[in-house]
Amino acid sequence: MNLKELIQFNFPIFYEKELLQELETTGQFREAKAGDVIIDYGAYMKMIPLLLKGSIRILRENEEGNEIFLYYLESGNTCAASFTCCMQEEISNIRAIAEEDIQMIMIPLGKMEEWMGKYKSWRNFVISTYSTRMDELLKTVDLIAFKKMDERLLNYLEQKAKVQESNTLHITHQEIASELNSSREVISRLLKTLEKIGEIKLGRNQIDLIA
Amino acid sequence: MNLKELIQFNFPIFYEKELLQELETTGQFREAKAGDVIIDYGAYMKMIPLLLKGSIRILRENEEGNEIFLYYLESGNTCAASFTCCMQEEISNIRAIAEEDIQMIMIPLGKMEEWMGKYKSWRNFVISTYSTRMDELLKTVDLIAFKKMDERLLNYLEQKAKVQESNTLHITHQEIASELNSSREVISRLLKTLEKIGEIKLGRNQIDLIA
DNA sequence: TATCATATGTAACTATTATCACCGTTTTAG
DNA sequence: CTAAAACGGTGATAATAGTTACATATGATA
Repeated sequence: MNLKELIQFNFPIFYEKELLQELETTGQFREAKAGDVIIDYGAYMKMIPLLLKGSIRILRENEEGNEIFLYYLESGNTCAASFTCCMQEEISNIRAIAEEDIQMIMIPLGKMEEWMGKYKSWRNFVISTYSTRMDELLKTVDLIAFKKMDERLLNYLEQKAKVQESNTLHITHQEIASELNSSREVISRLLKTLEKIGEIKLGRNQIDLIA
Repeated sequence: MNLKELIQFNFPIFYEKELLQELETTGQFREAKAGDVIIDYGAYMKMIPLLLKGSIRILRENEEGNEIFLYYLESGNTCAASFTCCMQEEISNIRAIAEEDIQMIMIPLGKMEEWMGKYKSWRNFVISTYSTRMDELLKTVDLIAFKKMDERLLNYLEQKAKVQESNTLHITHQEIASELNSSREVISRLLKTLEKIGEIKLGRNQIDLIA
């Protein structure tokens, strides 16, 4: 697939020919490796990243440096926070990390407002992005507020397996603990329990979900 | 103040004369009493409420019926969820309750998209609304994910005192427990502790914050 | 005023999660 | 090859929050 086809395939919402043309000509194609930090706390953003391939993990950190996983962005989506940064020149209050190798097309900040006036489908995209992110964030609130750690853990593993399209996860207990704002010992114990009831199989740096 | 002045005072962001004119003519003025449910779970929305006076409390409920307080809307703001509902014809996943007697101006659903194309300040308002709500939601996540119940409780009381512009709150322990997804006994105990360290004074159906 | 519903106080117990301590195993770096 | 670092398992203990149970207090109302 060439760039135009890639955009059309991942963002069918953009039906205006002129918008597609502009996306292709003004957007800069960029790749990143799994683990690369795409957006960091406190960063000014100059571009809006439209995700063409792979997925991105969004995290939140509080003043004391505790971190928590919020949700995944998948291809066909963009970071709602970047809209805000572009429109209001604010700094980022989240961190975005490539979950796998990713491909993006970066849109210059200025196009955001310009296209809002020009293209109905861009407006719909912006609204739809915010709406989806709010929804994901509310689901995260549900998990944190109402669920116990064992259920949050299982959900975390299942989400990760889903975006990685593999039931074998390469991750340490410590990494999970950090993203769930828990401690390594607690996660180790809960994982062991999940293994005992046959939900998962544990290995070093590896967890297999049993479907 | 007449309606036009009220809008201009609370929404200085709308600088286009034509938009102000449209707001005045197509918007319907509406009042509600403290405690009235403005938006409920599962409801279809036909109007966007712009808050002119008073404040609104936004809550979230999970499948099992557990509820949690998210944040307050104050005058000069609107419900981000209503944008989504209007643009995508979705049903509400939050509940909005008048915290005090309120005054709103209700904008018909169709104007949302129309004004997005026509008025730059309306586009900015929409982005700014989403942005502010995301931010508030992230602050809520911080509290739920990282803070213990005593700190969340004090924060809850302080937020309520702020929007009500009074250090005397008329509320029961049970109501607080429901909005923090805790139990009455836990809240009673923590309140008693807060009273002992001189942060508050307890009465029946009443809590005084000591500044 | 007597009764009742609602609100609050509190002890005792349980459940969940966090922390500390220490162990063995596996991988990595020199 | 060896030492160090990283990873994971697990017992003991502590902190926090939820549950059960019951007592008392307050205000409304018949």
